[in-house]
Formats: sequence, C-alpha cells, structure tokens
Amino acid sequence: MSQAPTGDRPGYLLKRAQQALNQACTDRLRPLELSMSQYAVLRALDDHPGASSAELARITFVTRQSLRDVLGGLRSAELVTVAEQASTGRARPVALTTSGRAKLRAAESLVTQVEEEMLGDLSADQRRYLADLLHTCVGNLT
Amino acid sequence: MSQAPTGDRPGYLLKRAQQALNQACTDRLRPLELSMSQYAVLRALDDHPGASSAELARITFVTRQSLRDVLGGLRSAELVTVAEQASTGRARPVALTTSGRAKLRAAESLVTQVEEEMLGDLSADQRRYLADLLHTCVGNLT
DNA sequence: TCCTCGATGTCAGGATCCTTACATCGTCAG
DNA sequence: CTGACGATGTAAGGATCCTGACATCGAGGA
Repeated sequence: MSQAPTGDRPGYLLKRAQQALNQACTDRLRPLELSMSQYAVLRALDDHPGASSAELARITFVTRQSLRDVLGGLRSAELVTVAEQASTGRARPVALTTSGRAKLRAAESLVTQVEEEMLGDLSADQRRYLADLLHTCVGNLT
Repeated sequence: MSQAPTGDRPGYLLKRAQQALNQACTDRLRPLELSMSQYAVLRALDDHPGASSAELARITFVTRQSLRDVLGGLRSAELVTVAEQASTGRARPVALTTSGRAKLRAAESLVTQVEEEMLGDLSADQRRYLADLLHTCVGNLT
C-alpha cells in the first residue's frame, strides 16, 4: 500500500491553500498595520457585540490566553475597549471603538478582494460545492 | 452590497477546516511527542533526502529562521542530523536518523487516519474534485 | 584579480499560539 | 448557609512563525 505523493494529500493541499490565502491577506493588511489574528478578533467582535474575552476566544477557535495576547495589541492600538466592570461573573464586555470599526471596514474590503482572487473564475456552483465540501470535512472531524 | 455571513465566507471555511485537521492531527501525534511542524519537516526530508535547511524551508513554505527553530527540536530529539561540513557553499545537508524514519512512519500512519476521517464517506470523485478546487485556489493566489 | 551578488546560516526581537497553573466570581446541591 | 463546581481572568513559560540585520561562501563580470 503506497502512500500518495505529499503534494496530492488532502492535508497538504488544505494547509497549502490556507497558507497561501493567509499570506496574501497578511501582505494586503500590512499597510493597515493589522494582522490576520487581529482582523479575526475585530470581525468576531463585530458579529458578537459586547462579547467577553472568553467568548471571543471560543468564536475564533483559540484559547483565552492566546486571545489575550491579541487583545493587548488591539487595546494598544485603540481599536477596542474592555469594560472595567464585569457585566456578570468575571466576564468584561469588549467593544469596538470608532477607529476599530473603520479599520475593520477597510480590512474587510481588502480581504474580500483576496478571497475573490483566490476563487478566480470559479462558477457559483463550484464555489458552493467547495464550501459544502469544506463544511463536510469540518463536520467529520468534530 | 451586503457581506456574506462570516461562517460562510471561503476564507473562514478554509481556515476552519485546516484548523480542525491540524488540531486533530496534533492530538493524535501528542503521544509520539511530535508536533505538526516537526512532522512536516520530517516528511519534507523523507521526500528530499540530504536537503539543506534553506531547501527544507522552501519546501515547507516557512522562512529559514522558522525552520531553524523546528530543526533545533528535531536535533535534540535525535530525529535528524546536520552535517558538520557544507557540501557546497554554506549549505549543510540534513539527514533523517533511524529513529527519525521510524517516528515518521508512525506519524504518517496516524495522520493518514485523520485525513481519512476528515474525508469520511466522500466518493473518489468528490475527493478528486476537492483537491482540484484547492489546487486552483492556490494557483490563483500565486 | 577583485568585487559585487545571490544563497546560506545565524542572531535578536517580537507576535501568536499553546499548556499548565492559580485566583475569583456565580450558581446550585446538600 | 456552605462548599463544590463551572466559567472567567490572569500569569509564566515554551514552541513556532515572522521581520530585520549581519557574516560567510561560491560564482561570475569589470
């Protein structure tokens, strides 16, 4: 039973595609002084206003500790604020600032462009199919 | 022009799928005390025997500096050796040790299992199509 | 010959992610 | 009421990745 060539294995292709997309997005976001990690948190925050640090961590699929690292940079850059008082328990709501929202809009535009480049001339059916396949893969692993 | 829901955007799905696969593999490799980064280097080395550090970096799509970090761990674990003398220029060939090859075989088996889980009951046609789509995406970004 | 240039190795520093560990707060069973 | 438990925040340390910078080596042109 021979192994498929490394370059054809699903894990390799998946990693490669994600890496290429991430690299392209990182390059485009560099002028904004925004990393992909930071962008992910801003977007999660826009989708879930007032979420706590732990909630944002779950949403972005990282640990609370990792999220804390990124949140530090976002706070320094004045893109988000963290409430002093906990709303319930120890959870303190995080909020986008005005400049955070502006930065997110600018970043969204660039990232969407890159995604469009990646999909290229794929038809709507092909795009949907790709999304379905990826969704199935995620489902099979969780 | 409204934006697609975050969870349906291609970048999100791609990142999510890669993250899920990586997480699953990381968990399976933990008993072997091998990280996915280390596994990637071992496999690259198996595909390209005697490659230099810089070559391995290109193959695995990371910088020389990143590869150096990983190589340190592999050397400590006696899974690879680096020639003392440069073969040509400053390039020193890296080689798998016997235990490195054994570790790689064990890891390959586990990773292949996870990949199979991920693909689940996808047909051969669907798998090929997924691979083609991902390959197209990579091509569109490079 | 000499010198520039590309490739390689290396170091320093920073960003992001993880594991492990601990303290605090609310809730809920006993 | 009280103590266990889950969720949250925080801290320390390590692994992996990056950028920027520098030294060295081989090759090829002035």
